[in-house]
Parts: sequence; structure tokens; C-alpha cells
Amino acid sequence: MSQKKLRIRCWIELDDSKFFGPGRAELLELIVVHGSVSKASKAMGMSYKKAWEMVNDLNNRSPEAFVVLQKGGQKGGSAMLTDFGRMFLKKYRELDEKIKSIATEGEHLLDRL
Amino acid sequence: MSQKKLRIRCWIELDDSKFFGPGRAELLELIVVHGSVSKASKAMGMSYKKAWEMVNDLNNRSPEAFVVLQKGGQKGGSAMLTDFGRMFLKKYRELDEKIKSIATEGEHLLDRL
DNA sequence: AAGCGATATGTATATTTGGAAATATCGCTT
DNA sequence: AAGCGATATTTCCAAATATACATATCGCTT
Repeated sequence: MSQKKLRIRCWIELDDSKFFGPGRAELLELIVVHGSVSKASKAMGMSYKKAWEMVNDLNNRSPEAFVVLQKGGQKGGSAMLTDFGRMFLKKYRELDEKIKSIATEGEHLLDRL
Repeated sequence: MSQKKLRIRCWIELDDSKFFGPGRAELLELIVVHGSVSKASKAMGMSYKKAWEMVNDLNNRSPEAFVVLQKGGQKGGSAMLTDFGRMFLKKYRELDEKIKSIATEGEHLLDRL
């Protein structure tokens, strides 16, 4: 048998460049848990810079911000999702689930890989 | 209005690395039309090397080849899809359509971008 | 057997990406 | 009001990627 690991994933493109996909979804989830971009990036083994650029890109290219960032303060700073960010993340996960179910029902394109 | 171009796309991962997505789908379609990797790559503004590496990767990592390549001969060489390659491409396009319809039915996650 | 057209492969260069480290920020503590 | 701590933000340089270009290969045609 092939024993190959197969996955179907989706992402959203905005003006012909990637805007939202599995990586950003995971990052946002970890920001919810940890309350900072720094901790979230460490938790997923990503460099802080890359994580910060993702957050920055989400906020800049969307008409509504995904994440509110605060620097300084008692704990040095913080990050939390906006209502819009949480809503978007939830809907993306729902879509992801639907796609997974489509891909596994009946005979499909992965059967012979 | 936002006037932003929005798309939702999917790709297939095999053993944690990308295997098939929109780029390779388009390349295969152009190979069907033109009958060579060279012309197909030019038609989509991609370097020949990159296109060749895509075809090579598809053939190597799949148990069944996607493309049959011939070098030399009357026209210097040629490329054509296998039955498997055509079948896979067709099913991928069907999946793409289903995902698109899911993402656009009713209120969805793209509404506020 | 020489030439042709396209594949197949390698090399050098430009471009993009990525990480490490330095810097700026700000409420709290003292 | 000066220092601290944890984070956000920027700078700089290494490393991975991609592109352009050059070369080798092959089988048919003539």
C-alpha cells in the first residue's frame, strides 16, 4: 500500500496574492490562547518576524482589522483578536470542514495517489 | 465599494508538501492544448525550468504518471497527458467548482473583505 | 551523417524570503 | 522620574528560490 499522507486545503486570495490559509488560521488560534504574537509564534515554531508580518498583512489588506496589537504596558504588550477576526476564523474553519467532507465522500480524486 | 478581486482555491498535499494546485492544473491544461511543455510554459508566462520541474515532480511522486514526455523525433519532442492525468485534472476542477459554490452560498466568509 | 526542433540538465545571477539581533514602546513598580 | 519587563517594530545580513542563460541530448528528416 501507498501509506501516503494526503490532505486537501484551501486558501483565500485577495488581488491575486495569498491572504488567508491554514498557517494564518493556526496563528490566530494561538494568539487567542496566548494573548501575544510572540508566544503564539513560539508555540507554532515560527519566527516572530514572520508571525508579525502575517498579522500586519491581515490588518493592512482587510477593511476591518483582525488583531489589535498593544505595545508597552504592564506585560510589555499584547495581542487579541477583534470580533471580526474571530468571526472570520470561525467561518474559515467551517469551510475547511465542508471541504474535508467533500473530499472523502465516495470515489474521489485522491483514490489513486 | 471595495473592488477587490477575491478567490478561493484549493491544493492537495502529499506527505506534507504541496503536490497539486491551481498552477499545475493550468499547466496541464496548456500541455493538452499545445502538446509540449515548452509552449505551455510560454503560454502561461512561466519559465521552462519551473514547468519542467512541476511535470517531473508530478510524475515522480505519483504512482501513475501524469504526462508522457518524448524527446527528439519529428517535432523535436512532445508532451501529452496520460489517461490518469486527464482524469485527475477533471476531478480537481470539479472539486474546485464545488468549493467555489460552497463559499458563495448564502452569507459567507468573503462578504466583508 | 548533418541539421533541426524540442526536451533535458546545469550554471550563474538576480530576487525573494527568513531569521537573528538591535531598537522602540509603555504601564507598572520602586 | 528612573528603571524594569515583556512585547511590538525595524534593521541587517544569510540563505533559500526563482529567473535567465548556456549546454547537452535525442530521434526524426533529408
